Amino acid sequence: MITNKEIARIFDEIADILEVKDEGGFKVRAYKRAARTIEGLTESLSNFSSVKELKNLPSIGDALAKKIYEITTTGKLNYYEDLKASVPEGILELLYVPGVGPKTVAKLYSERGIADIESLEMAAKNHEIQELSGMGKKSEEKILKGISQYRKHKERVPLGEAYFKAQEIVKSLKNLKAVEEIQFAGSIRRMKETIGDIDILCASKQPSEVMSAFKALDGISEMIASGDTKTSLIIDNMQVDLRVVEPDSFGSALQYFTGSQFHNIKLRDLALKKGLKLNEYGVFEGDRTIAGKREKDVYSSLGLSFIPPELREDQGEIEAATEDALPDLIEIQDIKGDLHIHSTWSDGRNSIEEMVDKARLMGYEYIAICDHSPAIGITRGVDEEKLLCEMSEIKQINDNLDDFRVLSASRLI
DNA sequence: GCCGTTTTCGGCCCGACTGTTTTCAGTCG
Ligand SMILES: Nc1nc2c(ncn2[C@H]2C[C@H](O)[C@@H](COP(=O)(O)OP(=O)(O)OP(=O)(O)O)O2)c(=O)[nH]1
Ligand SMILES: [Mg+2]
Ligand SMILES: [Mg+2]
Repeated sequence: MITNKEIARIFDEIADILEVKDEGGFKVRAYKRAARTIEGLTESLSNFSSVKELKNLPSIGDALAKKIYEITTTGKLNYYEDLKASVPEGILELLYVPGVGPKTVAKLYSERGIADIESLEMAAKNHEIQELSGMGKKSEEKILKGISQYRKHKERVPLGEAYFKAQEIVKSLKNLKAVEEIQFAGSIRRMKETIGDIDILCASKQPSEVMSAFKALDGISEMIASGDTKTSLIIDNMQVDLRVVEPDSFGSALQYFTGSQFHNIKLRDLALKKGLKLNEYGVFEGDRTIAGKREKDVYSSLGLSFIPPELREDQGEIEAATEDALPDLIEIQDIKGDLHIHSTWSDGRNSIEEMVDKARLMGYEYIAICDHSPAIGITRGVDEEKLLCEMSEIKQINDNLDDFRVLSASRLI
């Protein structure tokens, strides 16, 4: 059965082909937006039983609903097959070379017949690229650099990995005098399962100081771009983007840099419809700044309740925020108990009482003590006799507590 | 191709950085 990921990929490819053929316009964005929606779904598109049902999804209209239905029922999409056949195999791979976009790909193919990475590399090495209009020596070098980076290119990394790397970088810049505020943004702040790069935002009145420190970090293998307010580096094979703004714009810049891309587009469009302008520097009514320092003011100035980063995917959250109808997200403090705890009765490091103390400190209301039984050959397992003793200890603990409950259990497997 | 507190047709986010260019196009965030 075809997965959502595969369908999203088909839509992404359609968008790429249309863009290279310059036939896209806003259709390209529509396909990409739909691809992001599909990636974010928790239910398989194969479970949707009608075009009508599919059309209820945000960014999926009549045309795309029919295409999805064709894919899930027949296993393929004729429009996509035809489109794919209309361009040379492998040409889309060129788009994955950083710095090479649809216009360049079209030019390379129409003027040099280049349709794969190897030919592109050859042409660049033979200095054939600089002969093309609008291309020079540096474009050639940039392409070669891009190809080598593409070949090293890492897949998206799990959140857990990127999160700690981002924290490390934030920590190493935080103590600079020039840094007023610094925090990670992008997909890490939105807590996506996988992360493409590390995005870090900084507020400073001396941006060049921050940039210099950033560019002097350990482990940098490449500098992709570097200007007054934005620098992109490769650190440990991962791209790290640093954006620096004035403290007065920190909130709006955080909103911008947190994304997602389509959340930003919809938010900026909403601002326009309200006669305002939104960018990373603030919310503006004519020449007047009406928000910027604090992120929450960006949302409130647009008549929206605050949208938690985890929801900023253009999946209907902006519409919900208009009516103050956002869902309550589960927070750490909503976790009220833990139903699998070991203690020193078997292989745990802490006594039951110690575990209770810590659990209460964490705001829990109950825990279950599930020490091993000897059933699967655990040598320090709690057998029937010991279990009775353990249970009486637990009963005693419970007798002394009125706002907390310890449950007795035995782990058999 | 999507979508509607201006609209069912006509709009569709906005700015930084680079390279090649005498004023801007392309790519990316
Ligand atoms: N307004 C606007 N903001 C954008 C656009 N593209 C990216 N951004 C903002 C929102 C993104 O979350 C943020 C960082 O861009 P990234 O390319 O790193 O994307 P993101 O971190 O969301 O996902 P990733 O895991 O890195 O692929 O920049 C855009 O086209 N328009
Ligand atoms: Mg990112
Ligand atoms: Mg980024």
